[in-house]
Amino acid sequence: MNEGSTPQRHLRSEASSDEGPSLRAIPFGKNGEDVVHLSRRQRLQLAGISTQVHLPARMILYREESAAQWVFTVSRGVVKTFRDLPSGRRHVTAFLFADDVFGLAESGHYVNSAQSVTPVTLYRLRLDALTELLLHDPELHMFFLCKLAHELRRSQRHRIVVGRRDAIGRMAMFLRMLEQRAHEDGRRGGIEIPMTRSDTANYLGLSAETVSRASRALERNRIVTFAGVHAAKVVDRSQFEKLAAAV
Amino acid sequence: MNEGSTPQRHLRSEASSDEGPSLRAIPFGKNGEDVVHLSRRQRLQLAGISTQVHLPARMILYREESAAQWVFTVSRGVVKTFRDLPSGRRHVTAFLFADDVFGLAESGHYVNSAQSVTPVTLYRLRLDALTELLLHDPELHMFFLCKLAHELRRSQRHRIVVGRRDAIGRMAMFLRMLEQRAHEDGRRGGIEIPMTRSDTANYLGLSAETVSRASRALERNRIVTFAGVHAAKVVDRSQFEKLAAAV
DNA sequence: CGTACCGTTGAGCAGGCTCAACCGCTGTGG
DNA sequence: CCACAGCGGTTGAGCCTGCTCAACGGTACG
Repeated sequence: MNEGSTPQRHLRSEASSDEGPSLRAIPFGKNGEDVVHLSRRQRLQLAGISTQVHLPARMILYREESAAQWVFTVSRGVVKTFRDLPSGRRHVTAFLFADDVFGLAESGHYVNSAQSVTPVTLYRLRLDALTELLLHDPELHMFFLCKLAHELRRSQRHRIVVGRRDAIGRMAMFLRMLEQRAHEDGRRGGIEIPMTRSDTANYLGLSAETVSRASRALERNRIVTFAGVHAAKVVDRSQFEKLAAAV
Repeated sequence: MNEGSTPQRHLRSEASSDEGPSLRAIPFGKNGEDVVHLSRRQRLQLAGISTQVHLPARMILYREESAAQWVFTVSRGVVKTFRDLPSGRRHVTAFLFADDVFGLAESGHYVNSAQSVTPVTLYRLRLDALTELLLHDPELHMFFLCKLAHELRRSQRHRIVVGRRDAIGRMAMFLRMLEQRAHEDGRRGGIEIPMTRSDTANYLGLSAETVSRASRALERNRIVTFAGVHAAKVVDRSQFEKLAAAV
C-alpha cells in the first residue's frame, strides 16, 4: 500500500502524533492512575532525539541479529515482531499498537525481526541517545521500566493463549485482545482485525487453515460475525466471554 | 512464612549470598561485557532496603491479585511463578534462578502467584523503597531495565517452546534451558532438574503423562539418560541439539 | 502400616496438522 | 483487453500425536 500521497490525518482521543513519541504504561504501585501517559515535557524531550517515519504496510523494519541502533515507538498503525524458525515456521512474538515501544536490543543486536502490518507512523530513537536521556531523567526512566514490565505481562498472557489447545478458544481470546486494545484507544463498535489470517495463525501457534476453520466455527455458532477478513463483531457476548475466558 | 531450621550454608562461584542481593542482566548496547552483575556498591545499597529470607521448598510466597508490597531477588534455589486457571489447569509462567528478580506488580497487585520449588534464599525488597532508590541511582535503574528486558526475552523464548507441538522436542528444549542456566551459574556435568514432572508439564503446556513419556522416549532413543526424576545427562549431543533446535 | 502423592504405563479418543484442491483478488505483461 | 501467475483464504480427507481416563508401583510422611 502506497503511503505518502494521502497523509490521511486521523483523530485520536489523546496524544496527536505530531507532539513527539507517545507511550502508555501501567505503574507498579497503586497510587494514582491505573494508566499513565508520557507528560508533554517528556514527549518533547523524546521528540528531540527521535525522527518520525511513515511507512507502508508489509515493510521490514529490521531483521533479527542485525545491529540495533534504534528503538521505535508506535504512533499509528500496527507492527509485528517475529522470528523465523529453521523449519520455515514463523512465530509472531507480538503485535504492537499505538503507544507501544519495541526494538529493545540484546548486546547490541535485535532479537526479533519487525515488520509493519498496516501503514504506520513510528518514531525512531537512537538507542544511545535514549539511554543517555534516561540516565538523566529518573521519571522517564521509571516510565520505561513500567512499560517494559507491561510488555512482559503481555508476553505472559500470550503464552496463556498459546497454551490452550482448542483453536476456537484461542481465536476468541485473540479477538478479545483486539477488542480490548481498541477500547483502550477509545474505539468502540466492531472489532477491526488489521493482520492477515496467517499473521494471526503465527501469533496463535495454529495453522492458517485452523484459524480459518475456527473463524467459521465462531460464525456457525452465532457467536461472532465476520465482515470480510479484517472485521468482526461479537453477537453473543456471554458465549464469547465464556470461550475467551482463560481455561 | 516458615523460616528454615537448617540454614544450610553453601558456596557459589561468585556473589556469595551474604553481601546483599545479586543480579545478572544483559545490557542493550554492545559496549563492554555481554553479562553484567551488580557492583558491590549497588548490592550494599540494595541490602540496605532488603531482608534475606530462607524458605523451604513448596512454600507459597504470594498469591496473584494480592497486594504487592515486595519485590524479590533469588540468591539460591529455584522459584516458580504461575497462574491457576478456572479449569484447574495451572500455567507455570517462569522458573526463577539465582540472580533473577520477580514480583513486579501491576497497579499494586501481583499478577502471578509465586512458590518456592526448592529450599531458597531470597531477598525481599520493599517496592516503595526500591522505587525511591532507583529514582536516585540511574545506573541501578538502567540495570533493572536491562534485567526486565532480559526477562521479556526469556518469556518470548518460552512462548517458542510452548509453540512446538512435539512433546519430545519441548522436553529437549527444556532440558537445554536448564543446562544452559547451570552453565551460566558455573555448574557443569549432568543436568539437575529441580522441579517435579508436573511443574515441568505446567511449564511446557503438556500433561504430566506426556512429559513422562517424552522423557522415556529420550531415554529409549539413547539421547538422554535419567538418574531419578531430578537428574539427567545428555549422551548423544548432536541428536540432542538437533531436537532442541527451535523448529 | 496406611495414606497420599508423584511418576509411569496402557488404551482409546479427539482435535489440529498436512496435503490438496479450489476460489477470488491483484498485479503484470503480452 | 485479456490471460496468467501468485497469494491469501477457504474447504475437504485422512493421519498423527497428545489428551483423557484408568490402573499400578514406589516413596515420603504421619
